[in-house]
Amino acid sequence: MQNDCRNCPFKTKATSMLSDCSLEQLSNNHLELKLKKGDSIIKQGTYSTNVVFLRTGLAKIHIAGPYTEQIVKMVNAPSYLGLPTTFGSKINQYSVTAVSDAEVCFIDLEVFQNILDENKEFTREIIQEFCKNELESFHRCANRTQKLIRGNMADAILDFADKIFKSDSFTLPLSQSEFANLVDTSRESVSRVLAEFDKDGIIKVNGRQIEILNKKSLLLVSQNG
Amino acid sequence: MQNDCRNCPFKTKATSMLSDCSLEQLSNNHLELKLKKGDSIIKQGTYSTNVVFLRTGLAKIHIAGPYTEQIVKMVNAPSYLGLPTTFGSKINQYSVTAVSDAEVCFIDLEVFQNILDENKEFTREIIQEFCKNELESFHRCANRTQKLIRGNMADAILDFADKIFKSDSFTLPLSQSEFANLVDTSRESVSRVLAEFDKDGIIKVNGRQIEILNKKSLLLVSQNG
DNA sequence: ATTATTTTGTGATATGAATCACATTACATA
DNA sequence: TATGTAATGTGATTCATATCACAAAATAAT
Repeated sequence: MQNDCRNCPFKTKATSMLSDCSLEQLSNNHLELKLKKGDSIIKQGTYSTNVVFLRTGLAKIHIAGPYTEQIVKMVNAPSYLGLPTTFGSKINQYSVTAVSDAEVCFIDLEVFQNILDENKEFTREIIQEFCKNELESFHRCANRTQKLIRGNMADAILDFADKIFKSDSFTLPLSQSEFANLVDTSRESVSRVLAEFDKDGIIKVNGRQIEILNKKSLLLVSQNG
Repeated sequence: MQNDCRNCPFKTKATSMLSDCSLEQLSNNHLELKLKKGDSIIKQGTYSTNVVFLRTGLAKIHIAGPYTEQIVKMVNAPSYLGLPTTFGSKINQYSVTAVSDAEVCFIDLEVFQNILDENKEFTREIIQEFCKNELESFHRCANRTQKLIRGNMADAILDFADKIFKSDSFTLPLSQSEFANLVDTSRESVSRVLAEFDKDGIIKVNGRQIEILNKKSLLLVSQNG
C-alpha cells in the first residue's frame, strides 16, 4: 500500500522540512502497514534494513537485559523508530512493539540516508531529535537512581500525561508488570503505590484508567518522595 | 591559539571525513585550550554556544540530579562534547569536567552547523555517533537496573579497560565516591567490592591502580553476580 | 615538616523494596 | 455460560545495600 507522503497528515517537524522531490521519493519507497496492539514493529536480533515511521499509535522500545526484557522508553506518533539500531548496527539491538493499534511506514535505509543527504533542514531536525533523546537519557539516569519508587512512579505518570497523551486523564497502555518494568520496580510495588496515590487523592485509579486530580502534589512527590 | 586542523593528529573518524575547505574553516574558527585535571569544560546552567572537541584527555559528563550531582558517562579523546546540549538547548543541560589533563578546542556552534551542512560523510559519522550513544544508553538502562552491585562494578571496570584505556591495567581517574556515583552505588560498597574482587584474584588493586588479572571471571561476574 | 583535609576501610544497623504466597478479579476463549 | 488464563491486591518475610560511625591512610596546604 502506498500513500502520497506529500499529503500525509502525520508529519513530524523533520518531515515537514522535506523537499517535494524527497517526499515523492519517500512515497515511492515505503511500505505502509496497519498494526494491532501487541504487534511487533522491530525485533531485536533480526536484520535491520528499514527505518520505521510511526504514523499513528503508541509503541514501546524494549531490550533484552541480562535477566529479563526491559522497557526503556515509550514512543508516540508521529515519530521515527529504529534510527539508532538501523544506523548503528546491521542487527537490531532492541525491539519495538505496538502497545495500541498503530500505523507504520517502513522506509528503506538507503532511501532514508539519501533523504538525509539531500535535505539539510531535515537532517538538522533529526539531529535535534537525537540530542533531545540523549539529554532525556541523562536526566532519566540521574532521576531513576536517586529517587525512590514513589518519585519514579510520579514521574512516569506525569510523562504519560504530558508527553504521551497530552491529557491528565488517560488509560495506561501497559499492564502493571510492564509499567513496573518501565519504572524499574516490581509489579507489586506499582499496585501498592497506585493505591496510595489514589487514597491520597492525588490521582483517581479505575482499572487502567488514570486521572490526575492534584498535579501539584504529584509534582511534589516526583521531586521529593 | 590556533592550530591548522588539517594537520591535527587527533581526528575522530568523523573529522577525517571533512573537506580541506571545511578543515580550513575549522582552523580559523576554533579556540584551543590546555586544561588541567578538574577544570570545567562545560558548565550546566550557562549558555551553550560552542561545541567542544576533546583533543586529548579524559572527561566526565555529569548532571544535577534531584539530590546530588550524577556522573552519567565518561568520555575519552578524541571526541566531540556537548553536542546534545548545544544543539538541544540554549542553556547547558549538563556539565563536563576534565578528569585528567586535557586539550580541547571550542568550536562555534554556527561553524559546526555549517560544517555539518557541507559534509555529508561527516554528518553521517556524527549521526552514527548519536546512534551508538543511544544504543549504549538503552543497554545501560537495562543492565543497571537488573544487575547487582558486583555486576555493575565489573561492567564499569571492563568499560574502563576496554573503552577508555584500552588496557587491562590502568589507574582509576575517579575517587571511590565518584566511581560509586557513576555505578549508582555507595562509596562504601565500592570499597568493599573492590576489596572482594582483589581477594578473589579477579583484579589487583593498589590505591587507584587497577589491573585485571582474570578477565574471564570478571566477565562472569558482569553477567551473573 | 606539620597540620588540615580529603579519601579509604570496615563493622554494625536500618530500611526500602523485592520476593513469596495466596486471594481475588478481570478477561479471553472454548 | 462455563472455564481457563492473565492481571491485580495485599500481607508476611527476606535481602541487598544504603547509612551510620569511626579508624586509618593518603594528599594537599601552610
